[in-house]
Amino acid sequence: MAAKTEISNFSIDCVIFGFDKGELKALLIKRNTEPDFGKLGLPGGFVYLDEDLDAAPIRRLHELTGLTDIYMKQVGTFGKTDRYPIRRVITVVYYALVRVSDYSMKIGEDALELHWVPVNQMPELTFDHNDLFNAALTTLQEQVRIDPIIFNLLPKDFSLSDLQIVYETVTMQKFDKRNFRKKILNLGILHDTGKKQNNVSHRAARLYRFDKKAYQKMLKRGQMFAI
Amino acid sequence: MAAKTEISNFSIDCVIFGFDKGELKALLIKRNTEPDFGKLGLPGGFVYLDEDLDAAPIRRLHELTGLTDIYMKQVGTFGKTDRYPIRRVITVVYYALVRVSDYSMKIGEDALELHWVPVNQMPELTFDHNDLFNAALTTLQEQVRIDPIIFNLLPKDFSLSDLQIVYETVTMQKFDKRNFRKKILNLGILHDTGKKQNNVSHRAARLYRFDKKAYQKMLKRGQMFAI
DNA sequence: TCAAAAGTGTTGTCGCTACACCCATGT
DNA sequence: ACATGGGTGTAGCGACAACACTTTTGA
Repeated sequence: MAAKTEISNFSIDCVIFGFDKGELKALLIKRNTEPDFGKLGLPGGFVYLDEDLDAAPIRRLHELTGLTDIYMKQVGTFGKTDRYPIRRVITVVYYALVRVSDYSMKIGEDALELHWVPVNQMPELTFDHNDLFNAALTTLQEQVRIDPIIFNLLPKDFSLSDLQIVYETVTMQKFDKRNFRKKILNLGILHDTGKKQNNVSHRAARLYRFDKKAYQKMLKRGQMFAI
Repeated sequence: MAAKTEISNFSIDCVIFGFDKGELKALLIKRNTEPDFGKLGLPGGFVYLDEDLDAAPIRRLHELTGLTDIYMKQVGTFGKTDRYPIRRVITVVYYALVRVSDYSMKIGEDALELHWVPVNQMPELTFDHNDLFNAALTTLQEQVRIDPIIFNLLPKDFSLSDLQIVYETVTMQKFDKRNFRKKILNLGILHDTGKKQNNVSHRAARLYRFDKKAYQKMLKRGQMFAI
């Protein structure tokens, strides 16, 4: 890593969500330094003196995974005096949504162990990271209902059943199939690609794609997105 | 001010909202130091090394106005490299809701000029404070519809018309009188005090009070608050 | 032919909107 | 008596929830 000046009394931490095999997971690292050597925690880092705050988590995620073009949002800033045992550090928490299908496990320069952990089997994490994680999950669950961000967890092309399962997993609720499909199609923000699944041992589903343009138009009409 | 150690590369800034004479206003200070001497800006400050982050804006507001027991919420953290001209400072923005009726203009130790400015006549502020202000206002407008926080802007006892006017002012929308009253009363979170206005030159309105207990019960029933 | 998931309509209910007049009080 | 805001009911419409069967495909 280049010898850039870091700002040492605050940090950023990332909760990286991915959807894989019907489960919502978060990407954790195993700590390779004291304190709490070997414990799991959120990937974090410092902010360079000449770097915009919001650029730091994006850079950090890129260093860790090689991923670019990630949906990343600020959750909040945590600063109890005793949250970090060594010295006073205030941390800004972000959450990211990644397509696990795009994800190629690249061990970055840090040679840290990375693990995808299902969010409902979250172990005890280092420092106050369980609090940070819970705040991020709550924010995601709220945002997902009012913003069409969930598509960042799915491949570009997806079936309506895929979409419904992701929504059900993230919000931890069940939806009625017919009502869900009516609602989502009525929004008019999905584009039917004309393609279908293949190599499935049942009737192949149509594949849709999120239509950003149509969503913008919907906003201009003063319509709101809601699930 | 006591010689406490401050953390100097980040700060907190407060957007203090009050409702007065049918207008939503924010409390600004006139800067008494360079840079931007004499310009208006948000009241801000630093965080003491031995002070929880969320305690800093509460303390600062107390120093400035003598107010205690204030509704205060984090809006977000702003950290572009060039947002402050002198050096790199990352700032955490909070918004507060105060009852202007309770407010006694106490000039704190800082001897800063304080001004209530209507939010729709916001002048050009120092540094990036217009951005911080706009973020806070947007957050307030969103929160007010899903959380019963608006009562923090009103006296303990208020009429339904008072309440409707505050909602209309904050959200910048009109509501139908009959529908508004039905909706808000149906929530069952207002307690009729039995009291009425007096010294008004028209029929005196009933006075209500926000019933926190009833609101908690409503949440336990799984019902949501929404306006 | 079986298993597995895709796909499709109708009906009742509830909440929202739109809308106009009489009442109480102080001057 | 007049001006000012307080207080009230209803009808129509649209959105949402509940609900079960047929279709397609590969094994």
